Amino acid sequence: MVESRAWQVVLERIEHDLLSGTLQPGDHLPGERALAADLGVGRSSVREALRVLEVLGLIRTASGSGPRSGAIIVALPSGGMSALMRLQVAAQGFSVEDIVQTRLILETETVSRLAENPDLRTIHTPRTLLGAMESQNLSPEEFLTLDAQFHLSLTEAMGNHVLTATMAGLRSSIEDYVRAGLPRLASWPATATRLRHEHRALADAIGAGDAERARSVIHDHITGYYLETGLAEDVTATPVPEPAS
Amino acid sequence: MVESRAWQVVLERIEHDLLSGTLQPGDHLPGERALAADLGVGRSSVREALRVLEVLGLIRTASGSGPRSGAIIVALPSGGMSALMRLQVAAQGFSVEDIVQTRLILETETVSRLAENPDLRTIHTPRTLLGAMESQNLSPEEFLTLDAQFHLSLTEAMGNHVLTATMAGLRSSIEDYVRAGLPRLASWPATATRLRHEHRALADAIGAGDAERARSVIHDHITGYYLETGLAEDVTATPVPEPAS
DNA sequence: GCCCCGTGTGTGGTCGGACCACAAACACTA
DNA sequence: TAGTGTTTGTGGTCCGACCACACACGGGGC
Repeated sequence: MVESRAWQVVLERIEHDLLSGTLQPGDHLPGERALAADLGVGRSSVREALRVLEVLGLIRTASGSGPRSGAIIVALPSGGMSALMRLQVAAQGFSVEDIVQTRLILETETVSRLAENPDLRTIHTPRTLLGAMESQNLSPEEFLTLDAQFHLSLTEAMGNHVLTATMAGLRSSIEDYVRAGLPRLASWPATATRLRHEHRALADAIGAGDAERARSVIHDHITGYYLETGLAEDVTATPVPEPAS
Repeated sequence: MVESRAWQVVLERIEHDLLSGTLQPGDHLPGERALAADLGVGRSSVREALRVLEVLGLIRTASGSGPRSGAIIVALPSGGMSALMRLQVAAQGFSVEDIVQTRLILETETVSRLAENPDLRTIHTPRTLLGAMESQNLSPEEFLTLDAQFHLSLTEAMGNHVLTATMAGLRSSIEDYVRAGLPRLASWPATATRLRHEHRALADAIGAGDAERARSVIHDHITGYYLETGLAEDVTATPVPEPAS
């Protein structure tokens, strides 16, 4: 036996059943006691494996009885990605600079492709959030929440779940730092006004199909806040050219 | 108490200690029994939390006694990222197309920045791997292993741990699929020759500081294999958006 | 004195059993 | 028939008991 740890056996069994099609999204996993008996391991080991799958966003568990109870396969990657990145930032495995730089790369390419692809320019959700952000009596926290939703909805427009989950993870991993940067701003109203303007300019650039402008706006938008609050520096690298297509 | 689940209490405690600096990379966690007693939970719950942290790449555990035993904070994100993405692909939460598209975005930008930044052009490890790949008596599997190391070493040259971990996860998540695509190739020797040529062209473009050429080469290189094996199509084009509900 | 080796001790790893709260399905009553 | 109480099985948690392991200690043997 290659894997001496019992919980890894459980994990491998489930991954194998997933790959072989025995287990499909929406299916119920066998009960913890049944799984333990099948694999010849203790129930505690099964639970450790299930806990991992739950945190990774692969299953949803519910106690009680009936169809809604038990462990159900539901691939919701954003939660697991967020947990992973948040903890890695806490453990100093990820630096805030690296997070921001990665976000910059992904989001720049995202808005660029949104602008280039006529099919994707119907960005309804971002525009709605844009309107919500116009309200003048929003607290900074409320504004930042809408801000996060705005950026996330842009990524969602790409229809790429990997991209969406990654962006959600990147965002949530530095959420506390973004909030912590609020007091360091010279003037919140001024910053809010600037952010509103940049958001609108970004949406307009995408709507107009101006990829180059979208790239420029999102770059300045993202780097702006972090430079202003001193959270991350050196994020901005060399100017980004058009991708070869 | 917002979190009723005992294992979440443990996770939150550790995350809190991490953020407050009480726990630092390299530190030992308290023993499982001590942790359980401190938090007023059972040892099983502590173990479930520790298992999550281990899979996420946050800690390393070893039994026995002495300084090398116990749970030690070691932020190694690549392992956790690989596990997450591999399982999400297995559970159909991530599609191979989305994985490849994300990889394309990240790697294109990576090689572009490597070419643009003179400080990063000293890509010694990739060049070494390039030499190893010249050997004519490599099995396809061995070649693909070197191929993976080559691409990963390029990302590592960026010095961004988030990027490195993400790329490692993306790569390992579709590793099985890449291997499965081997038999579908018309001619492995021909493909190997083409890959060698593209790798060399990429390294040359980076060394010459030609970012635009590097983007072009890596784009064709990545899409080429997947198109040839039929693993993923429409990688370059953006997917069709879902109708707003 | 120094070195080697058995033993002690504490660690994580695992198992089994025992409860609890909960939710659905069932059986029973009015 | 409608409503209600009970049964049943689930995950969630805790506890106690081992095991294998690796280091620390200490007692010979040199």
